[in-house]
Amino acid sequence: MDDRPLPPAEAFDSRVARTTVTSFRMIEALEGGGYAGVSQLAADLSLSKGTVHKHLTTLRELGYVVREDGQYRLSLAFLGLGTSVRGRTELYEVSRDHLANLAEATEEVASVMVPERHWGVYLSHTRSAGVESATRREGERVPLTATAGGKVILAHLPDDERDRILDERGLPALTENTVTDRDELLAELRTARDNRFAHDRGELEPDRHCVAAPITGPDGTAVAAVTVSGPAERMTEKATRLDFPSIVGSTATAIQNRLGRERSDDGPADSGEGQL
Amino acid sequence: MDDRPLPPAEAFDSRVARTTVTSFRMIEALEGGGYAGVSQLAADLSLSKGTVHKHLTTLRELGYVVREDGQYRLSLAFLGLGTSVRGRTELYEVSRDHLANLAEATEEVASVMVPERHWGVYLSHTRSAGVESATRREGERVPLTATAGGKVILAHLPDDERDRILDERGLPALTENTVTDRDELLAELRTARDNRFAHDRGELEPDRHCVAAPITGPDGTAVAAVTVSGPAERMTEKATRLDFPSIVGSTATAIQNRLGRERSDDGPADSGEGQL
DNA sequence: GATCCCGTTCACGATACGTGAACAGTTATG
DNA sequence: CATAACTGTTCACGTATCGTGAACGGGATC
Repeated sequence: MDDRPLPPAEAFDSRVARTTVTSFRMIEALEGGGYAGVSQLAADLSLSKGTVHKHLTTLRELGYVVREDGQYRLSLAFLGLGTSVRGRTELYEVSRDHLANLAEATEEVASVMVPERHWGVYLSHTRSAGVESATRREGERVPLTATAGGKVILAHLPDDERDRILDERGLPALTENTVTDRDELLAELRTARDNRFAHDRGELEPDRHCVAAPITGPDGTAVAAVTVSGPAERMTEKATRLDFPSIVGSTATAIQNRLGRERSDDGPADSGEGQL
Repeated sequence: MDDRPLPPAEAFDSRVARTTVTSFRMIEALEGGGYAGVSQLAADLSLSKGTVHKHLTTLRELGYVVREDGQYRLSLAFLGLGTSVRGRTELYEVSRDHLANLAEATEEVASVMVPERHWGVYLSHTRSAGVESATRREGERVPLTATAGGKVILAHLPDDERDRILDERGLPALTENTVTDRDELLAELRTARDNRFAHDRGELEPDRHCVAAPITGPDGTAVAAVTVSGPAERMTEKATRLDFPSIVGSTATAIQNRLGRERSDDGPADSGEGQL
């Protein structure tokens, strides 16, 4: 057959390895669907069955995909990669105990969010006993503009970098409460910067509130955010009872101080803070 | 996903997508080293700088690699993929509270291990407050033969499948305590099967002991293992004080019973195995 | 200022990627 | 029970593209 070579060249330019892009399209399709067969994936991705088969065979041989009951799914090797990446950050280890204490003190879910690729990514969640799980998974990314943690991070970033992020990601409306007006957000960021504290009232998910304080580096820019989140009514009730800015803020600064100290392992004794 | 450095692409037959293999070789090199530059990766992997650059650019565009201070590292997107995979298993959600209780009761680290690709993979860890972290990460894989969880899983597998696993993975010696004699292991597996319980006394890591009980499916074969692990001396002391087989076993059966109950949707139940 | 090493780009040739069709199992459907 | 309608798998082929090595330009570091 003499059909033209019209394969829909993806929106990627020629600097990228297309085969790798195809593999990750399958990986992400499997992530979304949980599991799938060759034919279904081929249909979903508009690829030939032969291609899908070859890629899945490759990923299976590499250990990133497994077959189960005739269906393919991603393997836990990705969890291994993910926790390995997370383990490289000293922030994770340092924050663990502080986060547990914060969760217990507030009887909610305490989290650490870090900025990455202009998104907010949850580095870890810790929930108090008896509390329902966090609604977002560890490693999941959310818009910085729609969360307390993201706002407190944006507030402590240099203006030009903050603007670049807003330009690139915009202010997507995730709920009817999400702030979508740029000036309104900028005003909120100013007070967040002054108070080292920010709110989120159902802006990421309806009926879920969140409070956050920043962890900043030696140069004063945001490195991460410590957050506490929970159902709207429980959180508003607690806001009158607990001093969130103080509780969350002290946790954040405690982590921040330990971050500074654990550089150069066999350390000089407690020498205040370190630069860099 | 092989043990040491990934075998060269020539080791794979023509059924696989070589470009994808190359990309994952870089991903795994970055996992091992934390971060690296183009030249270093090119040298480590015996590839041209141009090739490395192209792959890293691709992975960066896809969001799986980030540049930081002129170096490349894996992004937290892998953590997102990993927790997504884990979240698909009902075992994870169901076991969370039980695991927390077990950790508190024993004041050690409680874990769930599942078999995947003939390895034991930690699905989750929960540590009691004040206890040092688990020595293995979530998502990390270990030989089934060298851990209490692995042994209790092997013990509750059909004989032929167990033999295939032993044939493929062998009995690698990780410490001087690791069981490397097949007959000795088989004898241990028989008692583990009878008692629904197994030990590990410094066989994965020196000075670290572990106990485990199996979670079995409707057909009686192992789906996962519940384990408690800690430093050798603390564990031996507790073994005289606590009834580990009873405590760990009751946690395992409690999870097992809840697993049976929440079956409603179609699709493959989490049998947790990928053959090959 | 010269040298080193870095990341990036580029043209080109050989590889192997993607396709569509054919094949073989397994499960529906009559 | 046959047959149809699915699967997943393999294969030959043409061409897109992958990997290479060399050249380019920018920072560090002597």
